[in-house]
Amino acid sequence: MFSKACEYGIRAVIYIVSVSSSGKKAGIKDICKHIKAPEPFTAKILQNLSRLGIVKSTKGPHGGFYVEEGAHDIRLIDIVTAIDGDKLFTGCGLGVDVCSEKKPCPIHNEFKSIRESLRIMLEKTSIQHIAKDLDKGLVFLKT
Amino acid sequence: MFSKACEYGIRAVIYIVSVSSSGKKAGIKDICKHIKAPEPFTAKILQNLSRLGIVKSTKGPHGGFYVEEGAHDIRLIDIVTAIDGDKLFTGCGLGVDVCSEKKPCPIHNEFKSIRESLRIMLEKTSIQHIAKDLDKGLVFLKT
DNA sequence: TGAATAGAAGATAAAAAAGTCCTGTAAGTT
DNA sequence: AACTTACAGGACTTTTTTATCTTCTATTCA
Repeated sequence: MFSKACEYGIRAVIYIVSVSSSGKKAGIKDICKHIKAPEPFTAKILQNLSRLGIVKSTKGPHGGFYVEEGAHDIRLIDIVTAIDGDKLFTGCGLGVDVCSEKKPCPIHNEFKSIRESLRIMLEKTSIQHIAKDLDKGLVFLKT
Repeated sequence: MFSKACEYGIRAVIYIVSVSSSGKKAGIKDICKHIKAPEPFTAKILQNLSRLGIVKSTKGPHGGFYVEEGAHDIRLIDIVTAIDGDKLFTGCGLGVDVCSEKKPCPIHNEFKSIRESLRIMLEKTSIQHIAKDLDKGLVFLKT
């Protein structure tokens, strides 16, 4: 469904938000240990998200990645579109290049409803909310 | 969502079923022209589907791919699982390796419902039915 | 100011997916 | 039987994705 990069990105941001809630920053090593992801690859992904302003970062001792207290909620869809783009919500399910309402591919309508519910789910899901569940031990990012 | 191989595979089988309904066979060249797909690559995919018995094939003049008249319906899910496997329905949305009901990943339940509707849709959709829509000009496989 | 820390950036490498090519083999045609 | 057609199968190439390595720059703290 999502690319590896996107999976790592989502997991990393969840962890960063969780750490940020106690006013701390998360270093790349620490992040990758907690989400079980390859370090240099995840660093690249976070550099990207940092450049886009989805997370913040500072260098130097006690530096790392963080989100500002009181910043507006990060939605799952923000991360997904930042990393994987919007082809999951806009592209044709069968890869037919002219697929549209007027010239639908054979599964156009069936797919549309599923993609729509996916999009709505990703728009509704807040990373801040997930991070709270993580802190409560209700959900898990690794073994 | 699906791999390119899967997209070509689905489109090819739809076309094959459509041609088969008039008792004819579809050659690989003819198929690829009608579904706008790369020929050798699509040939590989159909070899696979042929080996699995999802479509039939014969060599020689007037040979090609076909499905037998009166054969049971080919469901979309048969093709998808044959080519892409079942990771789309079983794997964790965030790639968390221990994701389960007891140790759910942060979007486990949200994802489950979407994957479930996807699975149901793919199970309900019959290629024979789609092929009829194609014949009627209701849906399209290329420009 | 200088040493240590930690992210940024660019080049590079490995693996997987997508796509091609060539030779073989089966089936129909004459 | 010889010839032609068209799928089968294996080797190979290209592209994309995933992952790593090295150097550079900014920040903190003594």
